Amino acid sequence: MTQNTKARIVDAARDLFVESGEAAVTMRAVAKAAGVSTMAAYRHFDGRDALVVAVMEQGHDKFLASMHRALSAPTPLDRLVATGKAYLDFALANPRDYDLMFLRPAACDMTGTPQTWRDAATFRFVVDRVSECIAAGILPPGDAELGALSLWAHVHGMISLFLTHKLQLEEPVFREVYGRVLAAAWQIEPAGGVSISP
Amino acid sequence: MTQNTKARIVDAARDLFVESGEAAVTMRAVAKAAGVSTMAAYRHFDGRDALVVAVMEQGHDKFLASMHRALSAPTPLDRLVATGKAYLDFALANPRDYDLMFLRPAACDMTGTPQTWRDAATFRFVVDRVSECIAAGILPPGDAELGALSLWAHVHGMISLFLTHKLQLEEPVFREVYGRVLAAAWQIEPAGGVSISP
DNA sequence: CCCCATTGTGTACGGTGTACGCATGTCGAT
DNA sequence: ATCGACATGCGTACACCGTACACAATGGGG
Repeated sequence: MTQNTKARIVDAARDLFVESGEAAVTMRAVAKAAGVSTMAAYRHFDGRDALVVAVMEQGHDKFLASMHRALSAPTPLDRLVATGKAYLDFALANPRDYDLMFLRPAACDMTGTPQTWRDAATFRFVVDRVSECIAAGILPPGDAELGALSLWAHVHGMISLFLTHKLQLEEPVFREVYGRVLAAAWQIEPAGGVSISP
Repeated sequence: MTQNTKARIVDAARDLFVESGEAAVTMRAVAKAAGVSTMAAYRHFDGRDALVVAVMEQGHDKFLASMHRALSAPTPLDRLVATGKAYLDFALANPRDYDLMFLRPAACDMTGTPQTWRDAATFRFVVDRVSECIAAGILPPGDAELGALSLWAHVHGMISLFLTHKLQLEEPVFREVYGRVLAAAWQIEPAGGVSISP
């Protein structure tokens, strides 16, 4: 049952990470939490960094799944707004994962991986939402990739400022600000039709 | 000459940080580079974290100085664009400092400090640029603080995606994308009047 | 049954942050 | 000039970290 042990190790790592931060993810602590010897972890992962990357990839999977729920909304605009809300909800519900996936520079070099931004499933998802809205005349015509990048940067910027405590806002206040900024940026009917609250 | 020793220590820390990354900033290495014993550093800083915070604060000073150069532009719009360019230039010229100042969540708790985002000199600076442009009719009327936050988030988002290698773009290409996104977002005459190139 | 690849382990080494106690100035009061 | 208080610097020691290495258990194919 090698898979089982490997999964237990990465789960233990994730638990430690989520509840105590990256510094708490030491090979010794993870191994002890997983109920194996310290060096057993090295049998499955190429060192601490590789273990952290495994946690990160698990986070990306959960993230993409969260985003996909936005597809159930009925109209292109609803889906775009739902995507923005899903992004926010994921980040606020899993701040440590978000940090690991999007804030760290060194966590993963991802050079050569198919994780190129433009090709990443998450980015394609946003491009599709934007294309949909352009096709429906909700967003002005233009390069959907550039538009998606702009959106993503905007959303990511706000969330990363909030998560790094630069904004010093309470979460409900931040949700409201986030909604107002996006409504204005997307030229969408403000408060009325677009709600970003949980 | 206590100040001298303290300054030598923080300078050594910054040098190590800039050229070799945060992991290279160890108390022993810093002390050796500064020509003092390891424990001498503890006489001046409350531990490694405090030393890193000192490096960060030094970075903020340089950052604000860079932004202020945008004031020499003649019109409100020029000053706003110059601010965006100064922000970009600083981040690209000092990626490690930018990382430390804006990407790390834990580097500094800054709870209770006057470093509240809304009060920070850097944020006030952007609010002033936006207010100027609203007053001049270049930007539509609205809450200047919210507009400044939106702008900052947008700019910060793009830069942080680039610096964390999520975009996989070469720097010149990124500069061009950055310029196009901002021109579109600010509803500013595109390519022609607004150049973001170095 | 035996062989051997896979999986798990115990030990050990160098590096890290930093607590503790001591040595060395420096400087004002006597 | 002497003394004491204080600021500054230093050496040692400890617990913890990542991880290289050699070894033990295990379990399935010849």
